[in-house]
Amino acid sequence: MNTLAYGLLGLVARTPSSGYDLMLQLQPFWQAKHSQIYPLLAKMEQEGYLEFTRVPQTDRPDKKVYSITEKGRTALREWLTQSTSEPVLRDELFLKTYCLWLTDRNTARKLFEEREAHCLEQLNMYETFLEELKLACDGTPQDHGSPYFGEYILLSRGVSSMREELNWCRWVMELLDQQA
Amino acid sequence: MNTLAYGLLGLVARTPSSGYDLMLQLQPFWQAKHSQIYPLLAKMEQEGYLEFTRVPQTDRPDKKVYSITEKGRTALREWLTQSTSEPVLRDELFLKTYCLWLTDRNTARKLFEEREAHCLEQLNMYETFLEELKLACDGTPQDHGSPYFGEYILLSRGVSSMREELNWCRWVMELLDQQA
DNA sequence: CCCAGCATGTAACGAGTTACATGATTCG
DNA sequence: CGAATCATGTAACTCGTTACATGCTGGG
Repeated sequence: MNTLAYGLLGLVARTPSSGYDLMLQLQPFWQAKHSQIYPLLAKMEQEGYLEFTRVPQTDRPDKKVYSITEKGRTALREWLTQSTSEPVLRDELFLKTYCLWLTDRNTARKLFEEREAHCLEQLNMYETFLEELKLACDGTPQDHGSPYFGEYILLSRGVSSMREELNWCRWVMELLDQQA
Repeated sequence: MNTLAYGLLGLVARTPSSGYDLMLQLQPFWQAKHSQIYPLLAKMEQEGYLEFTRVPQTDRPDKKVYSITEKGRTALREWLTQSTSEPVLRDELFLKTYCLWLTDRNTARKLFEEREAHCLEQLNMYETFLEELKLACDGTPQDHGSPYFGEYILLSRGVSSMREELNWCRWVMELLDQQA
C-alpha cells in the first residue's frame, strides 16, 4: 500500500470505477499511467482492499469495475490520520531558469511563453471541472461531509495556483523586456 | 544526460563545486539525494561534460571540485533551446483532501495545520535566501545577464507560491470551522 | 560522549515511464 | 482510411529513495 494505492482507494470509495476510469479521474491530482495502475489494482484486490465485478459492454471492451471493501475503507480512514509526506515538485523550468544568464533574451522569453500557454490550458481545465462540479451538486460542495467537498477545494487550489504561476511568467517576461 | 544532469551542469557553470555542495544548492529547486548525485557526476566526468580537481582539506575530508568543460557548456546552451517537459507535482495531501468527507473535522483540520506549518517554514527559507542574494550582489539580480538573475526569480516564485498555498490552507480551515 | 555536519561512495529496492501487445468502435 | 477513445495487460528500463559503509571534526 503506497501513496498511489491510497489515492485509488479514495476514488473508489466515492464511486466504483474501472482502472481506465480511475486513471482519468486521477490525472488532475496525481499523474499515473495505466501501466502503473492496472497491476496495482490487481494486487490490492488480491490483498482484499478492493473487489471487482466484470461488466460486459456491447459496443466497447468489457470492464472490471472495482469497489472498496470494508478492509479498504478502514485502511483509508487510518491513512488519513497519519502524517503526510512532503510534496515534491519536479519542474525542469526551474533548472533552466537558473541558467538564464547563459542565453539570449529570445531563448529565455520562449521558455516562459511556452509555460504561460501551458498554464492557461491547465487553468481552463480546472475552471471547467469546477463549473461542472457546481452543476452536479447544486450548492453542496462547500459542505464538509459532502463527497464533493474534497474535489471542490482541490479544483479551487488548481485555479489559484495556475493564476499565481501565470503572474510569475508574465512578471519574468516583463523583466526580460525591460532590458531589450 | 537527464534533467538532473543538466541541473548540475547549470550549477557548476556558475560556480565550480563539490558533489556535496551541489546537493545543498540544488535542494530548494530540485530534490535529489547524494546517492543519486555522486554516480551521476562521475558519469558526466567520464563523458567529458565536467572535470574535477581533488582539493585536500586539513580539518575536513578532501573534496572533488567539479567544473564545467567546453562540451558541457555547449550541451547546456543546447538544452535551454529545447522544449521543456511538463512539471510534475506529487502531493499526498491532494489525495487525502479528496477523501475528507470520510473523516471527522479534527482529523481534517490537522492535515491542513501540518501543511500550514510546513509552508511557513519554506516561506521563511525562500525569504531568507532572497535577502542573502540581494546582499550578495547589491541591486544587480534584476539584470538578465547577471548570473544571479535566475536564482532571484526562482526565489521570488518560491515566496509567492508558498503564500498562495498558505492562503489555501487557511481558507480550507475556515470552511471546516464554519460547520463546527 | 554523542550528535550534527562535511565528504564520498555502493547496493537494493520501490516508483514511474516508455514501449510492446491486442482489439473494438466512432468520428472526421 | 486513419486517428482517437475505450479497455486491459506485460516487459524493460530509468529515476529516485532507503539503507549500508566509512571517517574526521567541532559543539553541546
